[in-house]
Amino acid sequence: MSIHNANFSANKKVGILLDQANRITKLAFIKLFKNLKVDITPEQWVILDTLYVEDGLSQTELGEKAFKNKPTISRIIDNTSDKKYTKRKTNEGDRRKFRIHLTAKGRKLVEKCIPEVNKLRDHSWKGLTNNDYITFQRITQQLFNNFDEYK
Amino acid sequence: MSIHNANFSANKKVGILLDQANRITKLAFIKLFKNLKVDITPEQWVILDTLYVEDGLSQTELGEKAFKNKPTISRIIDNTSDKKYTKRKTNEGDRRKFRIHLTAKGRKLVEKCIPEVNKLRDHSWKGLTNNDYITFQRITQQLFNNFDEYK
DNA sequence: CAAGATTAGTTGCCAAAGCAACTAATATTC
DNA sequence: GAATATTAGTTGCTTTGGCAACTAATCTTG
Repeated sequence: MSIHNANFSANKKVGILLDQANRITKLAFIKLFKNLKVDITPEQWVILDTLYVEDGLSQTELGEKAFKNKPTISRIIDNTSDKKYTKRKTNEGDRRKFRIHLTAKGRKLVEKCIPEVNKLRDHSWKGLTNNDYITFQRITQQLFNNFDEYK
Repeated sequence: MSIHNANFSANKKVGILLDQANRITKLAFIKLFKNLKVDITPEQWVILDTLYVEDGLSQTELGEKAFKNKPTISRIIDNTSDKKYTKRKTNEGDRRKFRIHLTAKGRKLVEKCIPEVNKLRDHSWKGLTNNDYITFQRITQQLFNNFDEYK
């Protein structure tokens, strides 16, 4: 097998491609929110959008949906709650848990952002096809499976 | 066009897929270095590997190759230099610049890691094809182009 | 029911990476 | 050649997200 063969492992710098694509994507969202004069980060957006779809989740449930660990969720909820977009409500029955709720202010913010986020998502896929997206989903899912098994 | 059609922008959550795949990939590398008893992060690995291929780059050049901004490079070089894997050498002629060099210790570390990193890269692509990789490269490159134009 | 295990969430410490403001050195330009 | 602009790198402040250690509440089990 030649060094120029695509099977040569050094050619598959998956992590680097992922990291760089992730960073430029995140930058685009940072700029979008800045232009919209909305004081949230892309990570906070994911959480607010998740709550918009399903309100009252616990922090653990939010973490599972967004694939974020407990300390990270805890701090994101701290930040969005400081800004009055979310509110921790004590959970009846199991007092270890909180129910995290979008406030009216938070719901308004999500509704303001959704069309612009969708535009940016459309823009991100320019020059690519629906088939490419299906492949992309399959690849990222397979990476998940491969690395999960590696633990 | 139906809401269930794949053209519907809400279906293309590129950023979320990227972010999650990136995070699990980074975790796998963190664990790899831990198992190898090597005290570096994935980001530090990228820089050390870049220097292994081409030694004596400036911080700005390193930033361009690794798509990292100046403060980030500055701090990564701080950290790898504290650990004696790299060394800043003053540049003749233009005294604003440094030339960043791998030390013997740094070179040894890279050589220890390369085969294991290659194994992990191979593993990451299990269940995927060379063709998938070409598609993956094309998609990440297109995301770069799309977001670059969006600035 | 008491002891021990598990679960939910928090806190501390660290590295990476965003932005902005800064210093010092070098280039440009009038 | 002096004033101005640009370039290389640093520092401060912030958020995210690793890990580990912690509290408090709830479950399990002898």
